[in-house]
Amino acid sequence: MVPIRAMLAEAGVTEQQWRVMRVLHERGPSDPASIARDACLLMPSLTRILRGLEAKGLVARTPHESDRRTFWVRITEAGEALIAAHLDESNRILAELEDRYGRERLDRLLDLLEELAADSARSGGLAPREDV
Amino acid sequence: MVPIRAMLAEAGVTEQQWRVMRVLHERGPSDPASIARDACLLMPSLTRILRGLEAKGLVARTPHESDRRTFWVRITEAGEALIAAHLDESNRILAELEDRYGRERLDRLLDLLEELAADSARSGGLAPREDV
DNA sequence: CGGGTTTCGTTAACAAGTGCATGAAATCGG
DNA sequence: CCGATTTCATGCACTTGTTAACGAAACCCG
Repeated sequence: MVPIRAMLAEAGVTEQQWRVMRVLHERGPSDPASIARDACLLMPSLTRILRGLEAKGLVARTPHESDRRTFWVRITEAGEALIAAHLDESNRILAELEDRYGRERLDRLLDLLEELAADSARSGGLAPREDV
Repeated sequence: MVPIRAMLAEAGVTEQQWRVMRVLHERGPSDPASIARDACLLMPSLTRILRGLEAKGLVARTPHESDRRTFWVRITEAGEALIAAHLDESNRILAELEDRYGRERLDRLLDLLEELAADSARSGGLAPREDV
């Protein structure tokens, strides 16, 4: 995913940080354990990644109402801005890829990958490493 | 690729080292630059990975006949043994995956991925990160 | 209630890779 | 022969995966 990685580098975010941002964008405010599950990260990694994102002001944590062991992680406005900006960029790259590789095949491929990912998650087997 | 990673850990090889081993297995004796290209690694990474593999006695270097800047990297007998052993293991894991996910879909998926990889290589776009 | 157990996030420490800049040797071309 | 180029190696900063241990909070049950 070279081009995507380059884009992220420019934005000052690592791949995993971006992964977490996307998960948060999809899920809305979440607790760390859920994020780790969805982003296929171990908690120690997530801790570090969240620390980084927080330092950049892209996410913020708000205390959980009833459970003081955990908390909510949510995207800040700056974070949403970054998402908006780079989802565009990401789509541009995807379009280019589509151009070269063919829309129809790409769709089939992504469908299959999604099925595989779903299936693997169910049985706890594979873990996705990278996505567009 | 959790199960594969576990298998490799048991064999005392990292993912990237295994990647290099596979490339060598396919290509036969090669020079570092070609390996780096095929394994999608930068030379600095490859240098270190080769150092590791050499230390484990899985690969060996033989001097190039005419160009003393470079050399040939080849798999040792121990290396081939490891490949043989874990290609079996790998196939077992693959079979399991096939079981869960369905032979036919898996074939389609791998076909598409191969096309995509070929296409990307041609235009220098994407780089594969991991494979079964 | 109260003590053991479980859950949850954090920290520390180590191994491994990445990317970049740089270095050093060998080769090539004029 | 000399400078440019090629090819691999190194050092450094940074990120991540992994494991183990920890501390706090919540839960459960006698």
